[in-house]
Amino acid sequence: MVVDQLTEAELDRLFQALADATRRDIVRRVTVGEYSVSGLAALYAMSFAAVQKHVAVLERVSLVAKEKRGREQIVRGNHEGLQKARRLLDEYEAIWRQRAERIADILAEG
Amino acid sequence: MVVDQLTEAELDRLFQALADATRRDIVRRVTVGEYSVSGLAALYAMSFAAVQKHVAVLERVSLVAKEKRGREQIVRGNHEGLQKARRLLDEYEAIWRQRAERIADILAEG
DNA sequence: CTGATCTACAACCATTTGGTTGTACGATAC
DNA sequence: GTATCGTACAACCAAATGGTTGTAGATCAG
Repeated sequence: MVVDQLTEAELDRLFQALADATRRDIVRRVTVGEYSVSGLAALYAMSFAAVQKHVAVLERVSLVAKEKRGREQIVRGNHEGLQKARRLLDEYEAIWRQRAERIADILAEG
Repeated sequence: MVVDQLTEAELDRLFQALADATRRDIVRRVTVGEYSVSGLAALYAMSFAAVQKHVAVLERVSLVAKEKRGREQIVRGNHEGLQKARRLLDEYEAIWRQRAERIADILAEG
């Protein structure tokens, strides 16, 4: 059963989302605590709109989720995106291990 | 002892490097086998110069290393960059686990 | 109802990115 | 020695990115 099929384009967006220090900081913070979008915006030396865009980028790749509460939008960490990213790096790591085994085999033969 | 201090700018470049399907494909291939730059270029529907730039991006963040052999440059996988990326995601994962524990504690109290 | 707050989004701008072609140069083959 | 191959790099271009300001719709406070 294919649980979730990650397209290359989705992976592009996922790693792109992680490739910004402000966005990585947002991910950390909203995993630990709860912040509204404007609560987050207050933390950074940029406009509200800029932060709002960063949140939208993170939301699109499921690194973050928003939940409406009154007139605020509460931003929380979403494990899904992180798991997807880890899955790719784990796969690369597995390729490395296979390579190491292969080399060990060759040495054992010789 | 600080083994390696990763600046935010370095992390930006590292994840940026991973945010391109062609570059991810190059990383996989050169981890398994050996390719010259032009050997890689033959695999993709783009110019030699484009592929060469991709390799340069990967080399800059230590996802790949080049070694001169005659007139060719052999491109190989470099574990270093991958480890750095994994380290960040591992850290995020740790934050998630702490969060889970904290929630469990609160439930235990109540 | 009115005013303030929180969010969303459009329009705009500068810089970066991912591609191109063209040029140059060292290493190899003949 | 000369032609070819593999690489590097500059210059250029279109599109995407990360920021801005401004406008507008909901929701809450008084």
